[in-house]
Amino acid sequence: MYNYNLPMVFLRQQPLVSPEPTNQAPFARVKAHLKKELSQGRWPPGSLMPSEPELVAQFQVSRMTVTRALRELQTEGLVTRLQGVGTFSAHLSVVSSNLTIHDLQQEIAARGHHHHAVVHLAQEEACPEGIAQQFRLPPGTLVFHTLLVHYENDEPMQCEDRYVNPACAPDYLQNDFTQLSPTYYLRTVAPLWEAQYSVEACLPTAQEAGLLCIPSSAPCLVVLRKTANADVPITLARQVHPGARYQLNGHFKP
Amino acid sequence: MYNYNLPMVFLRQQPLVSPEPTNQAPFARVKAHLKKELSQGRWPPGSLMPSEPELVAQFQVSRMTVTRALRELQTEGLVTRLQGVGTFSAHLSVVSSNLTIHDLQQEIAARGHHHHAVVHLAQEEACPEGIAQQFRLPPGTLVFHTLLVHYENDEPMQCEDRYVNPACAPDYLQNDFTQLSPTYYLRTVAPLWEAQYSVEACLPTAQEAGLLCIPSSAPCLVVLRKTANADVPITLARQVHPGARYQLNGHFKP
DNA sequence: TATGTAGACATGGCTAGTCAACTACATACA
DNA sequence: TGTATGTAGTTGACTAGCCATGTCTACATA
Repeated sequence: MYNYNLPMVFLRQQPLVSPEPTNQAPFARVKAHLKKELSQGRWPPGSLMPSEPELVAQFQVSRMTVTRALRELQTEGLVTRLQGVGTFSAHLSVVSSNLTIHDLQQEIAARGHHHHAVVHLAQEEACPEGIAQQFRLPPGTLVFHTLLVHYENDEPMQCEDRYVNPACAPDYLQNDFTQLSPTYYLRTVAPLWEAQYSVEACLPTAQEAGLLCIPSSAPCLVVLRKTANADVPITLARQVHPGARYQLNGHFKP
Repeated sequence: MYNYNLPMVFLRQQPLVSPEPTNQAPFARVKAHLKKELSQGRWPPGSLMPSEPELVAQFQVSRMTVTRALRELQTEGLVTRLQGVGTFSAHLSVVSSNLTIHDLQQEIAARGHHHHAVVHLAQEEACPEGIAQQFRLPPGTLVFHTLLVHYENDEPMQCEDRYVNPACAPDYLQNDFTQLSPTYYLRTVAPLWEAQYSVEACLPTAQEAGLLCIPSSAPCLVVLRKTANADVPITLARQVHPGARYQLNGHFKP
């Protein structure tokens, strides 16, 4: 049989629904009430829910209060609102969940473990074809290239191969990556960005296997990440984790 | 060199920042303005931002309007607000991103491909120890157990091994899983739930390798998912995907 | 010097009412 | 019959003002 045990972080068996405090704010009361009824299956998906004036009468609060409760439910994806029509219980909506990817360094710190990194490469180099295309730069342009291995308590946990657009972070190579992670530094350069991810399982390259001290037949979790700020690509990273040591954990609550 | 090309879905090179419409709602104007300044690095992380009264004066709107803009920025994680103190630009802090896990069937449909499933097992059985613990049921209790393989255009894409708590979904085994995915059915039974995930790379079992038509040395992406509704565990699932054929894709925008 | 307090200032939340935009439906008209 | 038109109901957004609550500081007091 498989191991169906979820990682440690999942073991906290706290109640999944919070008990209703009696002295909540009115908007929270309305919201909690609707949420509860929704979870109990009243208003089947797509059906019409009470209108704002009805809720105003029912809860004896002002319309702004009801509006706030409904708007928050909307941003949480629980209801759909149509101007001129009404509020509808969300259509079982997107059968999708969010998985949170934490910064490795932060994750290690949260576990109370020690993190350090070894820099195997940190140089300026002519941009290979594939990278150039992603950066939308002419091939051969100079870009920054780093290759690090992150350790958790002296055990290699991630091999990070990263290209950085020098236009966005000219001082990139001046950092001491043994302490400060590239992700962290790049955030200070471009506080707001968008990222595109892809996660897959594959075998490590010979070099990666060597750096991570694993056989090259050991499956790895590979995260490919492309980050951009205001349409300007900042960085491309390939993060390889030994499958046996690393898991992505997530929690989803609609 | 590795393949840094992100999957097809990432290729749409649309502008990553939306142009500011001139006739936005006032609260949206305030919000957009603050967001822009935040992205340009004004107000370094953790520093004090303008107070509500200041923004009221600056934008000539009422306090409720400013409050809404700030509250939305707060829920987006861009600012931190402290009663009695002020509004602070968020502390770069949460270096984390959300990865969206879509329902496989939906994902296949979105690609315009054909989906079907083969049921290899659908029965009631005595609950093994590990599962009983997760369900918080006495070992030996009868639970539902299904084993399906999902196909995308006749290519096996996912091997899904699932246990279901019969108390939550007594009719579970009556479904025709060749068409309707278990995830989809379970949503109709329990509209609101919470899920805990873990994603890892590992080798398939001999049985899984056979079902997926891959060698048992081929790395797989394994998603372990535990779903609960109001503290009552509903289902435990182990979904195994051939690493070479399947990727999790995500997009993150702070 | 240490302590207590009042006031300034911040966010949290609410009310009552206004206007606008949109939809659906019944009604009147050609 | 088919097409306008009016109307009621709904959400979207805002204003002006109210009180509560939390934080910090300056100042008077012991």
